[in-house]
This record gives sequence, structure tokens and C-alpha cells, in this order.
Amino acid sequence: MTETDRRPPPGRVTLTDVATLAGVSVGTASKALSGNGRMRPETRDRVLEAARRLDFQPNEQARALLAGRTWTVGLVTTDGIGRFSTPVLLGAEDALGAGKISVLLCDTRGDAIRERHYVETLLARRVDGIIVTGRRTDPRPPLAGLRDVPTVYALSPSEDPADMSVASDDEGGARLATEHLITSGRRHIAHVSGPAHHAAAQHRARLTHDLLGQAGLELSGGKVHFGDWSEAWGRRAARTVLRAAPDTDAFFCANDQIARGVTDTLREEGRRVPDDIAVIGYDNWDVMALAARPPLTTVDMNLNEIGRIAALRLLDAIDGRTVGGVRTVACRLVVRESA
Amino acid sequence: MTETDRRPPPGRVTLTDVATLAGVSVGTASKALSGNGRMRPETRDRVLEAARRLDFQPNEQARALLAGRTWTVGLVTTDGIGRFSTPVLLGAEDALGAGKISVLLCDTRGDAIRERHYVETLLARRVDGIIVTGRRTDPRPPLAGLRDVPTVYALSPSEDPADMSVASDDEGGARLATEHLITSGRRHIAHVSGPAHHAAAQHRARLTHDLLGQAGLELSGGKVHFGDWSEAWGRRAARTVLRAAPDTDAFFCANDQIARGVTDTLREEGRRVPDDIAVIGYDNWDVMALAARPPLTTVDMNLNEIGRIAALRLLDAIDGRTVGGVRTVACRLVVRESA
DNA sequence: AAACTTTGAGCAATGGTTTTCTTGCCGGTA
DNA sequence: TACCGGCAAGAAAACCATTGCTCAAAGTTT
Repeated sequence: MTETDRRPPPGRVTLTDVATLAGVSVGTASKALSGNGRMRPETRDRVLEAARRLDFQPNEQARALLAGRTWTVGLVTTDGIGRFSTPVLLGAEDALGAGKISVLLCDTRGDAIRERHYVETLLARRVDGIIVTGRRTDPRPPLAGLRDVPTVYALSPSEDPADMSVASDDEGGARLATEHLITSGRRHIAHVSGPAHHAAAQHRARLTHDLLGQAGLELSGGKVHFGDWSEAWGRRAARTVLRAAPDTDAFFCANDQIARGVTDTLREEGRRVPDDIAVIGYDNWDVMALAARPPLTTVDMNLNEIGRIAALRLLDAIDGRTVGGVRTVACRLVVRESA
Repeated sequence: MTETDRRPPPGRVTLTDVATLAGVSVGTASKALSGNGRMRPETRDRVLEAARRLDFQPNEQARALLAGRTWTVGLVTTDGIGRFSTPVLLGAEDALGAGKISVLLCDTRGDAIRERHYVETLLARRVDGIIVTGRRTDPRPPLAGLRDVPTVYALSPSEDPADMSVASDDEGGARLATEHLITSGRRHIAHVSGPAHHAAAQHRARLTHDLLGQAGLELSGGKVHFGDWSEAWGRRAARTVLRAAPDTDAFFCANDQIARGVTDTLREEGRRVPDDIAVIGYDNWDVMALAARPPLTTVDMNLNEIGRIAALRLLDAIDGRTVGGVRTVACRLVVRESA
């Protein structure tokens, strides 16, 4: 029997193995490793050496069972882990990882049945908390079936105002863009947006309209151009606006894809950006904003920050400091060449 | 004392609570719920009713501790959960979710220290297995420090051929594109690619070159145009090729961004796509491929399938059926309007 | 030298579930 | 009536780490 033979064949090394090798009881071994109990330095060293030799790692399962905490949070996303939820997710993971908390990923693909199923799984696994995130900024119904598990909604706030939510300051973002255009001397500003029933489109449109009004200006073309979030719509809208209001000198687009479509059309129509017409996008989606000609000035929602703050609020809630309500995160204008 | 008072205030309902309410022992309650033991139907019903009343859910932690399995796998990604790893991840999650397995997400951001840290975390949590995925298709060094945890490398194969890897059939993808162009009558085919040191660029270039040779053709412009993966490079390369070889009638681009840059330039130069010049991309990245004018014919790597197969191999390995080596997943040509 | 303090280390309970082993009871057969 | 088979249900061990408590020995004080 060599020493390695005492290692259990399939399973991992357990504290009992360490204690046996060091010639002490499990209790003593535990205290030696955690540094909690008092003991002769010599004993401690023997345990530490044994743990090192066996490459011991405490079983989180057992620890969690005892502590009643799993140091795990569930991250429920509804949009297939897309462009919006990914940065939120990473921001959250960053903040949580610092506190030794792991993230259990659940993608519901927008399906209520799956969502329900995932919530039950997370509950069965006794997660310490849940973060819910989605593609749209429209409020969403609160997660059904969770009992007293702390939950934070990121990006898509909960419809229940008592829940904790972290949202983007849509109106602030629109303000950044519009004021940038006004202060740089633009006077005939068009606004091209996505579907009129999206909250994001509504907020940005309302604020743009209001700010122009306060500056004594009107929307170029006389109205907000609602459509969809695509480049193709941006191209179509740009042509429409140029025909209806040829003196337009700026476009504020409610996302970068629309903005890119607009710049493409402007270039094809022989208008120089930004000399003749300025263009501002929204989202700061690098593949769009940087590949556009010229690179887009655009509003960044600080999605990472939204995720980070959601995680911090969740950590607070887990520690019992629950403060309900929506908290908004400010946007940031990234100035490039298009405006 | 009403009945609800016996429910522990902060914690969840436990099997003991159910057993007490039903007037049986925990052991019996467990058997009733799992359907394993034999008992009077009346007793079973009483337990089931109690569980229903208390909304009991077994604690996965405790179950895992006993079974020595956690029904959890770690998903280690190196590229910030980007465009490539996301579909792989979803494919894997889909296959795993069917088997009641949850996914623990670890994003290393390409940092070796973080990677090491995550591996230790996953080991401490006793995950049943690990899937490693990354952005590049180049082989990567195997994960350090894991003992006997089954591991599958998806998209980025391991440098160790004994490890289990699932990779994309890069050469097959290039073959699909090139043969499509040749059979549709193109004779002067240019190949615009990414950095020459990327495995993906090399594989695609070599196969394109070889196939053209077999058909008695040569690369238009006489060589492969290596650059980077950007639209800007696609635009530049297209101009270079048109100048050097004006009779070029097709472009095979090693990703969709390059292809989009190429089509943009071709349109600006007055060449019609696909009438005058055909363009094929790679990746089938919808926001690029669909927004291009015309929409791109492109090679789809079936990333979902890669994730799915990686998950299935991992499940096999967890059950002891480990088969090392690289398995490649075939690509698929998505024909749209550009070729 | 006796009583007391300090210290080192083990014991056992804890957490929630599963599973094996055991006990007790009933009916049936010799 | 005695014995055995079968079945229902309980008791207890197992999983693994943590921690308060206990006990014993060494060391200190009067």
C-alpha cells in the first residue's frame, strides 16, 4: 500500500483524507485550514502540508449545505443572450465574481414555460439571488413562482414598482444626443426610430420632441419616423426625409443600425457627413458604429454598468438590505466623426 | 399554533416539514416522493398532499452532496461571450438543459490568471464536467489544473489530441463556397481573408487554392489577400483586386464583414452583384449578411450544432464513455442573393 | 503540593436527502 | 398453535465541512 493508494479512486480528496494523513481529527483539520481554531503551530503545519500534498479543495456543496448559502446567483435572460444582455451579464458577473459568487445561466428564449421551469430549477438549487435581464427596455411582468429569493431586474424593469430594477436612462440618452446636435448649430433635426410601441422608441422620441420645442425648433419632416430597428429602414427613412425636408442638417437615430443605414444613403445621395448633415446613433454597438463611414457618434447605455449595479443591489438584498424601486443608469455620448 | 407556523421563517420547506405534516418519517416521505419504496397508497397520498400543501421542493444541494454529482457543468469562455461563443453556448445549454443539467458561466476575458481561478472554482463546486469555448478556431493549450473532470473543447480544439474537441470543418466550409462559385461558372475568383496567422484563414486559403488548381483555375490577383477581419479591409482589398485583376468575377471572403466591405466597394465602383461579380461570405452573421446589399450568400459553421455535440460528448464522458480526439462539424452554405 | 488557568485537540451536532437495514405486524400454512 | 413469508414504515448511516463544546494535559500560582 503506497501513500497514493489511500486516495479514493473516483471521488475527489476529502477533508477526512487530509486529517488521516496529518494524523488529526477532521475537526482539527478544518480549523487548521480555516485558521479559526487555536492549535500548536506544528500541528497546523502538518495539516497544511497534508492538504498541499493531496491537493485538497473543500467541497463547496457541503459548505453551502451547512451555511445555508450557495454563493450562486441565477441569471435569467430572455433574448438568447444577445447583444444587449451580454454586456449586462458580463458587468454582473464581474461584480459578483469579486465576491466569490458564481453565475448560473438560464436562457428562456422568451418562452414563459421555459422561464417557469428555470425559476423552479434555480429555487431547487437554492440560489442566493436572481438577476433578470432582457433585450427590450419595456417593463416586463415579474418572475412568477419565486418565494423570498432576492431578485433584481436589469435593463427590462419589472412592472411591479416594489421590485428592484436597474434601467437605462433613456430620456437622458436622448437628451445627450439632441443637445449635442443643437449646441453644434444644427437646426433641422430629424428623428428616425424603431417600432412606435417600444418603450425605448417612445421615450427617446418624446424627449427629442420636447427639447427641440424648448429650443424653438421643430422636428425636420414634422414628425418622428417610426419603423423598425434595421439598416434597411434607416436607408428608406433617410431618402424619405431628404425628399420631404431637403434642408435637414442632422439625424438622430434611435439605434446604430438605423444610423448606419442613414449614413449609407446620405453618402450615396452625395451629402457629406458630418459637414452637410450630422448623424448620431444609439447603442454604441462597435461593429456598427466603427464600420460606418464615417464612424458614428453614438449614445452608449453603459450596459456593463447596469449589470454591475444590478449585481451590487442584489448583493445588498442578499445581505438583507433590500431597497425596492427603479434605479436608472446614465448614458454617455461617444463622439466620433459623424456628428 | 396554526399549521403555517411550523414552516421555518427564513429557510425553505424541508422534507422534514413534509414528513411531520404527513405524520411519517423522513425516509418514508422520501420514498413516497421518489416513488422508490413500497408503501400503502394511502400513505403515499398523504405525503404527496403534504408536499403539495407546503409547496415542497427537494434541496438540490443535499441531493448532490449525497449522489456525488452536481448536475452542473462549467462553461469556460475566453472571448467575453462574443459572437462565436454565444451560439455554441446556447447549443450546449439546450442539450444539457434537456438532461436537467445547469450551466455555470465563467468568462475568462482571455486572461490566464482568471482562467486558472475559474477552474479552481469549478473544481471546488464539483461540476460534473467542463466545456471550453473560444473565439478563434486555432488550437488552444489544454485547461491547466483540472484533475479527472471530463472536459470538452468546442470551436477552439485542444492542442492535446487526446482531449475531446469539437471543431468546425473549416476546409469543408471553404469547399462549399469555392465549388458553388466554380459550378456557377465563375472563373476568376479572388480570396480575401483575415490575418495569415489565424488557423481559420490558413485552412480556408489552402483549400480554396487547391480546389481552384484542381479545376485548372488560378486565384484572381495571383494570391490570397490576407488582412484583418474588418469591413474596412474588405473595402480596401476589393479596390486592390479590381485594379490588379479587372476581370475578377467572384470574391470568396473569409468572413461576412469582409464580404460586406467588398460588396459596398463593388457597388460604389459600379459593378453589379451578383450579375458582374459574385460574393460569398463566411459565418452567416445575420446582422451583416442580411443588411448587406444584396444579402450575402455565406457559409454557416453550425455553431449551435457544435455546442450541442460538445454537450452530448460531455454527457457521454460523464457517464464514463470517454472518446478522445477532434470531431469536426460540417458547414452549410446559405444561398442568398450575392452568389 | 494542591488548585487553578491556559491550551491543544477531539467529539458530536448540524444541514437535507437518499438508501440500506431492521423491526413489527398481518395473514397464511402445517 | 407455531412458524414463515410478505409488506409497510421507521431508524440510522452516508455524504462533507464547520463549529461549539468538552476533556485532558501541560503549565502557573499560591
